[in-house]
Amino acid sequence: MASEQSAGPVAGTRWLNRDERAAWLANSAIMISLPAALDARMQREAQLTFFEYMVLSVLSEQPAHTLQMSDLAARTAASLSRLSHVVGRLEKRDLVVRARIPGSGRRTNATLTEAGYAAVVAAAPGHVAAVREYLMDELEPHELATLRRIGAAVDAAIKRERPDVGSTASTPPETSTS
Amino acid sequence: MASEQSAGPVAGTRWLNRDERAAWLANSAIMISLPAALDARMQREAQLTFFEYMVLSVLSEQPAHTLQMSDLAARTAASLSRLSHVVGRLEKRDLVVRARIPGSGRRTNATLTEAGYAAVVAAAPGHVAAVREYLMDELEPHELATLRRIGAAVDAAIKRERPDVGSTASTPPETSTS
DNA sequence: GCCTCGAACTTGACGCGTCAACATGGGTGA
DNA sequence: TCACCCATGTTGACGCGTCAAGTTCGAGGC
Repeated sequence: MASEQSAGPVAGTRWLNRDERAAWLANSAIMISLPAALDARMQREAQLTFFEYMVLSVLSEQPAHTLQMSDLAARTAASLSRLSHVVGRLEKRDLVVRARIPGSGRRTNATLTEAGYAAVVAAAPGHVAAVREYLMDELEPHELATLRRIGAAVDAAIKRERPDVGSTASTPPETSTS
Repeated sequence: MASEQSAGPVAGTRWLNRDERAAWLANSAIMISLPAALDARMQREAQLTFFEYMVLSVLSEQPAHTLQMSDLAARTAASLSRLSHVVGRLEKRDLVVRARIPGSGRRTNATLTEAGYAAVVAAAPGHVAAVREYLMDELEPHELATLRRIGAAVDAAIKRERPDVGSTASTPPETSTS
């Protein structure tokens, strides 16, 4: 029908050039398929959402396996509301408990239970394997470095415009090799 | 408390090394924050989900603005079920119409309406601007190329294991500059 | 000419995330 | 010490995605 031969739906709009377009298309594999694949796998192997795993995992790295709700939200790049819902569910499954911190406002701590810790421990190897399989094993060292750069840049670009929501690529809680 | 100093929740598990860990963390910016940011922006500026925009956009690139449901599903990396729901909603908003293809099984075509085309046209510049702002403008040319490679690799790795769901990084429908 | 099978959807129930409202406890100034 | 205001969560309604069943149609045996 139309006489469009542009790369985008709208002739006349400054669209992306060939390289950008290819990169964008490839990027959507990372944006869309990767999370979906990870989620499906966690669900199958550990009855956990990817996000639930993140929550448990972050807690497991904390001293006393405990973190205040808002900090936990920041570390998992989630809204407080979402976190509250999720932690509520995890609490029903006895993987986490919440407790008000007395004498300091409305602050609340979330703490991993024994069962919760056991769940992370059980789920971790599968998670790591998936990350390796889908991503790490495919990458050359220099690609790894570039990915890191790109992620940081994206994070910065987004935060530049919406300086509210939780950090994602800042302050790696811990680091160490093997 | 615990004597863990490993980079992961489980001491003893073969976790990711420092570089991999940093890259993974950065990658989650792309996996999590980027789609969220794009979604929020499309919603604000065009009352469309990112996925709805993708659907309309793919249709707008087709001859006669028409595509069979299953093809559309493949091109948007979605399940047929999801697509059916979404197209149903878009149909209620008169942005798309569906029509059975007579004499060929249960095949159905989805076609953009005038209003649907107008909606893509209106939304496209904002979308492109967002993609540029959050991603493209941050990247050096060689990073762009690497991103493309990584995306393709991830896509391949995922499909290797789940050879069912729709393609994401294959057959760019159209390409051209300017 | 039937019977069955598979392809191509559609539908409904259910779970999760978001958004807007609400709840509650600490400050801070007057 | 009272009146606000802000920080920190929680809750409910609603929309979207997923999963498991249905629904139709065409084709292939026999």
